[in-house]
Amino acid sequence: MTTKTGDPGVPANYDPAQFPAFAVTVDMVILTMSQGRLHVLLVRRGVAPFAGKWAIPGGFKRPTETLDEAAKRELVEETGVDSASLLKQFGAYGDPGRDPRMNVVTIAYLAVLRDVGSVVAGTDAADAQLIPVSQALNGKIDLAFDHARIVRDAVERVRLDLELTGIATAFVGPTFTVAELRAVYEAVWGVQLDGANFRRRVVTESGWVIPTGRRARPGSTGGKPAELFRAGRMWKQGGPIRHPQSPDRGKGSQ
Amino acid sequence: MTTKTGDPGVPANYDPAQFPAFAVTVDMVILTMSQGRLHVLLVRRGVAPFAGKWAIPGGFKRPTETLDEAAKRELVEETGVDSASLLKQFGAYGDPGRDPRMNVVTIAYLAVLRDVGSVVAGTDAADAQLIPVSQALNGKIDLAFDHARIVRDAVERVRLDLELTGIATAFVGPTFTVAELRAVYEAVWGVQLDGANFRRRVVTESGWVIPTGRRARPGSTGGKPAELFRAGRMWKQGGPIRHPQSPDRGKGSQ
DNA sequence: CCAAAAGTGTTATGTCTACACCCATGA
DNA sequence: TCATGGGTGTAGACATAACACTTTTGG
Repeated sequence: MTTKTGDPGVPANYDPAQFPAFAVTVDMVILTMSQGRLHVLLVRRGVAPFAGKWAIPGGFKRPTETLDEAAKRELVEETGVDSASLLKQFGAYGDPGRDPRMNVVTIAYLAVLRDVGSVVAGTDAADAQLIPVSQALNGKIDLAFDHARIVRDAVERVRLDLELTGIATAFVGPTFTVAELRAVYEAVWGVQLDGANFRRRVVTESGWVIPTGRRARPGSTGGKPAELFRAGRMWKQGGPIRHPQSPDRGKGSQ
Repeated sequence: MTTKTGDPGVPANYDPAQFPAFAVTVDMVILTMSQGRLHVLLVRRGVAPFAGKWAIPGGFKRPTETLDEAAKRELVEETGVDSASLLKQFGAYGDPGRDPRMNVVTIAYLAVLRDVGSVVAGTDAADAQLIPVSQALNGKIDLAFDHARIVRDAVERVRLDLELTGIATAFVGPTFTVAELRAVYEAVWGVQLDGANFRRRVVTESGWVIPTGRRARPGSTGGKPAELFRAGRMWKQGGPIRHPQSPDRGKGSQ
């Protein structure tokens, strides 16, 4: 950050020493898997502007805390969840007029939770709800402020991180079946993966999952009981599964 | 962004309606290749705080412009370069006390330029200089504010983007040799790549580079004159080269 | 027994890597 | 003609994807 004076090309009538005041907020996109589909946690606004519209939770940053601390604090306040590891900053939004009341720059965070059911109950907001991201992104539900864009960016980030980080394990519980893990990839990427090859990658290659010895009960439709695993150490260094057709090697035309 | 009241767990004496005022700045990490090494553009601060220390260029966001516009404006003001495509937001920094004067949240941008020589001359700051990132990161040169951390994060981002985006072409000119391109990967990743395989990936697979018919003159030490190419369309969809040992498949132990 | 889901085996195909070798230039 | 860097060929190691097949459950 530098203060410059007399720079050619700079409007002389703009004095950066009189810096404009902004409010700074942290907003959170909280994602989870439910019934095999990706959901986002939204709250209904009670006050103007955008009263009655859905929005992602968030709040003001305090001067005494870091951005990460603000996000963690807001996450606890809104959902009762205290798991810092899955909180990740992914963007800043400061378009003029994005909040009609004042100049607001928001720092957007991404949080991935497993089976939020009981977690949502912990919040005081009576109308907090998990909404399928498909509905939040196709305009069926229109969000307050520029939150539709923020959610879109968050989902895009998760799609990338699924390949590059261990974020997939954040969607499932402390123990999980291979099929549950595969469902995460299939829902977020919108693809179908071969169960046999997926399992091979994840259980045969060591470090990804650790067998617990226990088994899950099959569903009402039957089937062989699945082994239960817990996450191994390799997830800290990346993900085992590559997105089909990514990176797309340019064959053919020229 | 929601205003909440009476939330259990929230200090009751904190009223978010009295939101604290922040200054918002955009700071830019400007990277380029010089003599086969990655360099960052730094300016020497003339005023307190941190007078005399090196810093990355930046400036205040205006309420009437977006963050991207602010970054683009500052880039033009500081370097005279007007190439929006290679400007990319990569992080926000708001630790308390990062600027001793006031509460400042900065949005950090990354810009990659080719051979900045003439570009730097365009700035008014007499003591703007290209510094090898190795020196900026190993503490040999200590930067103002939290700029060392910002530069570190930017370089880490470039390392990732080299694999995932077409950012490599931003380091080279409108026409370039395969060796120049390979030098970008080798310098940023700190590895050595097989020239034969690199060339195959990049010229044999169509869409990455387009032959111009011209050739570069060999250096004073001789050698076969290298073909000159320009970037093809595939770079918009990702990068052709994968980082060695990434993602590291966990072989061996356990 | 049948359907469904988990889990194993096998094989063709494709990609990556290492390295031997040829080409064109400056000194 | 020698050193240097550009550029081509190729074979083995390795990874991927497709799918047949076996196992274990619920109904």
